Order: sequence, then structure tokens, then C-alpha cells
Amino acid sequence: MVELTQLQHLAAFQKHGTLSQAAEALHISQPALSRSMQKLEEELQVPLFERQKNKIRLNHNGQLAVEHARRILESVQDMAEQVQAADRRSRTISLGSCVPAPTWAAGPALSNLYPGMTISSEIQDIPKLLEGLRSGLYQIIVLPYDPEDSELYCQAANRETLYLTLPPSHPFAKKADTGMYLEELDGETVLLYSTIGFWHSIHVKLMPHSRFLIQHDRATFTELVNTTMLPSFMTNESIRYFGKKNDRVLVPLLNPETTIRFHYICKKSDYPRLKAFFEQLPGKE
Amino acid sequence: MVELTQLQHLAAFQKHGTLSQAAEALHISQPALSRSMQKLEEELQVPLFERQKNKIRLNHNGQLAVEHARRILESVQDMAEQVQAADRRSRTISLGSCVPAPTWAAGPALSNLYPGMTISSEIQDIPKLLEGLRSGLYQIIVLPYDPEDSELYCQAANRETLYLTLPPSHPFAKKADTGMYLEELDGETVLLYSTIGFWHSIHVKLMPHSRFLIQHDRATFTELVNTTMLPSFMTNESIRYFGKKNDRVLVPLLNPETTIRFHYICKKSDYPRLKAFFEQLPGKE
DNA sequence: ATGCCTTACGTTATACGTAATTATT
DNA sequence: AATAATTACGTATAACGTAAGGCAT
Repeated sequence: MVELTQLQHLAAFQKHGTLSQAAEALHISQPALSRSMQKLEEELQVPLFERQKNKIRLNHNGQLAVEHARRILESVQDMAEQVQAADRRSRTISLGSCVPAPTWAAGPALSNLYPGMTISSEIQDIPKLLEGLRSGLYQIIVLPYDPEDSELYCQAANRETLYLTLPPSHPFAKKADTGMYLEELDGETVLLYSTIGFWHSIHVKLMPHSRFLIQHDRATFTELVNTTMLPSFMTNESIRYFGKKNDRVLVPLLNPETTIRFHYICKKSDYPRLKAFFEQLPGKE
Repeated sequence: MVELTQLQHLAAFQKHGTLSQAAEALHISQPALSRSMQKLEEELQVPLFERQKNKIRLNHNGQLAVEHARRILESVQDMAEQVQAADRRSRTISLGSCVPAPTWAAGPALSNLYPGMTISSEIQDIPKLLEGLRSGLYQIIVLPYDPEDSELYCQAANRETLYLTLPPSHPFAKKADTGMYLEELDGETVLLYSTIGFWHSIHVKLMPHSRFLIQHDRATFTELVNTTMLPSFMTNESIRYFGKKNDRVLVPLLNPETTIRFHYICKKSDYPRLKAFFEQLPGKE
């Protein structure tokens, strides 16, 4: 039986030109390589080399054999990579969401329900979420609506509502009881945390003339919220997970876009193994 | 390093369903196969099986791996076959001729000039000879003309001339001195030996109404020539190699088509190694 | 009881490295 | 002298088979 080590040896010889150099590269002795090639010739029942007393080189058969050997070694490499990738996919649950909140709860929940699984989650825009679910990049995605696809399972869950947060001295703070429309804030400079996904598009849509001071570091963001007069935003969910700043006033927003209902979605074929996760999701209200 | 035996083992397991049956088919012990698969998993760093206490079956990774393994094993098989075929080609000289005569001389000549080489020769029609020369099926072909191809080397050699052979009592026997045209024989039933290649098309062309009694067995053919009144044919070359029947009259033929000049042709790239053969060919006259 | 898989253990076979040999530059 | 390939030989590793153990049908 021809073995892959022999094909590697052959390829190495072709690459280095002499047995001694190839042997050194392969970290084996020169005689070992010499014998390996003799055995390969024996097994293929074909001479692969032209031999002189202290010279050896590939003949036509050998050159042809090297080409095949390279292709074969590559396809073995491919096999390893693909099988490993498949395995990695099979032992990770990847959740993609249009907004951050679902990841806060889902991470711990998935870890508990599927011990040993690697859980990953990320914020992504909606088209990429749908594409990623289809391609296997995500097993679960969270959208603000039901995509109504017969291949997909969709479960509506809890809602998230956006609030404006202000220092008590801010002119709009008096609207805390009545609520206000985001458009009233258009043109103001506001503080935003960077990875808020879908919320960002709401802000841009309803406050097209505002300047957004986007903070990538949460500590810096919190510091600025505490020490400046700048308006910022929180949601019922962010308050639940990170608490409310006591020295800030929460102003409800009256635009319907500022409330979204989370729709958790997976492939129908994947639902059986994810059933436990879907069943513990918060209900419709 | 993953080895091909392991891939074979994996494929065998998939084919037979259990380790024991696969091991039996592979002519190894069951524990050996068990270990072989464990090692494969180790090397791919991926579980390939779902194991229960006394049951084992491929998981998703394993099924994917089997598909790859099958392809790889096939390509190794391909490699062996192709390299062996290349080797065989490199150690055979195959001569194709449009008529039999060149093969009578060329066989022995090539054997002498290229000891150790396998010599094969066959009669074939002209389009297939040209195609075969191009594809490597033939290294030398013999045509009745120069194909005038810049890729090919062509050397004109000796001529072969067709004669009518008759029993002395045959009406046409008196034409032995003057010669005759083949057309005069048209309509007569004549004896032909089967593998005469290009000559056959000459007969068909010039004697479209004749019936040809084609003999595939040379002994039968000779017997019929000796015991019947039927006209038949010989050439200067067939007489040289097989002798002339004493009790037959040779009538020269006056059609120009009944003499052809052999053109020995090879690829220019092949000429160097075939030089010795071409140099010993009979000259232009 | 039978079939199937795994682990343990002793053995064998195969592949290795070192050393020696021969040849070439 | 230095480089390169092969052959010879003793060794070590790795793969094997047998035997034993556990589990399921």
C-alpha cells in the first residue's frame, strides 16, 4: 500500500532536488529517505528515478507521480480542515442579534442548557443575520420581526423599549412624566454606545440632524454619562442588566419604533436540539 | 500524520457498518481496527464516531470524513494507474502501418535496436494512424504519403508493388508479360487475406463489382490459393517474406495505385531516440 | 448466550539511524 | 576533500494479534 508519508517524501525530494537536502528538511536520515523512495517505486511497480552512482533524479514517471502526490496531499489537508470545521460548528452555538440585549440573557442561558458547547454571540445587521443563519454561521438569530420563512422557526418573545436619559437639569427633563418624541431631540448632540446594532438605525432615522458621540469603551461611555449634560439612551433591558443611573431622569419615548419585540429564529431542522432554549425564553408579555 | 490505510479502514467501516465485519473484510483483527480508528480521530483532532458501550457509528464528522476518504483513495488509485500507464508507454514502441509489409521488417529491426523495449505493431486505417501518433498510441506510423506536418518527422523509404497471382490455366495468365489493369478483373471473385489494410481500399476502388472472399486465417488462405482457380494477390514484399508460390503466375498491374511508397513518420520530439531505426530503413530505391 | 467494542499485554515486523562503501566533483 | 547515494546491520518504535473484560440484545 502506498502511504502518504511516501508521497510527502516524494514531494520533498522534488522540492529540494537531492535526497540529502530533502531528508534534512523532513528531519529523517538520508538512507531512510532513499529506502522510502525505493519502496514507493516497488509499490507502484514503476521506476520513478534515474539513478547514477551518486546522483538521483526524477524520470518522466516520477515527475508525473509528483504532480499526483501534490494533489493528493492537498486533498488530505482539505479533508482535515473541513472535518475540523464541521466539528467546530457542531459544538458551538452561535447567536446573532440585531440589538445587544438578547445576548445578555442568551449567553448564560445557552451555557446552562448546553454544557460543553461553545457559545458565541454577536451583534450584526439584519441582512447578514438572515444570510448567516442560512449558511450555518449562526444557529439562532434575533430580529425585530418575523421573517415568515417556511424553513425557519420563529418565536416572538419579550419587548425592549428605549428611554432617553438626561441629567435632572436638562430642559427636556420635565418631560419625564409625559414622554416625548425623538424628533424633538433632532439636532442635539447625544452620547451613544457603539455596539447597539439596530437601535442605531432608529436614531439615525428619527434624528437625522443630530451628532452622535459614539463611544467604543463602556467605561468611558459611563463616565461621560455621569459627568456631562449630554442626553443619552437606555432601555428597560439595559436597566435590568446594568442598573439605572440614580442621578439621571428617564424620559419615555412616544415613537412606536422605540419599542421592538424580539423574535428568536432558528432553522426548523435545528429546532429539536434548541427546543430547551426556546422554551425558557420570556413570553409575549 | 494521517495515513491511507486509516482512510481505507474508515471507508471499510462505513461499508460494513460494524468494526468486526469491517475488520474481517480487511483481514485484520477487530482490536486493530478499533485502534486504527481511535488514532485517526486523534490525528484529525475530531471525534468521528458516536460510541456506546458495545456500539459504534459514524457521527456527522465521520460521514463527512468518509466522503473525503473515498475521493482520496480513488485519486491514489488514479495516480498508480496513470503512472503505470506512462511507464508502459515509455517502454514500448508501437508501430502502426496502413499495410502489413512494414511490420514484417520493423518488428525484428526495432527489437534489435531497442533491446528490452516491448515492440508492438498493428495495421490501422490512415486517420486513426495520424490520430494515434498524436495521442501517443503509436510512436511510429507508416503511410503511403507524406502528411507534411511541421510537428512530424517523415522519411520516405521503399516501395511495395501489388501483383495479381493466377493459376497458369487462368485466362488472364497470358498477361504475365504485358501486365494488365485491375479494372479488367472487375466483377471476378477474388481471394483476399484479411489484414491488408490500405490495399483493401485499392481493391474496392478499382474493382467495385468484384466479390472478395476474405480469409482471416492465413493457413486457410494459402490452402485456397493452392487448390482453387481463384485469382489472388501478392506484392514484392510479401514474396520476399513469405516466398512465391511456384505453381502461380504473377501478373504485373499497370495502375499507378498498385505501387505505394512507404513513409515512416514519428513526432519530431521523438526522433532522437528513434534515429537508429530510421537510419536503417531501406532507401528511396 | 451471542455479538460487539475496548483495554491490556506480549510479540513481531517495519522503519529508523549509524556506520561503512562507492562514486563524483 | 567534500558531497551524495546505496547497502548493511543493529535497534527501537509502532502496529499487530491474542486474551480478557464489559455491555447490550
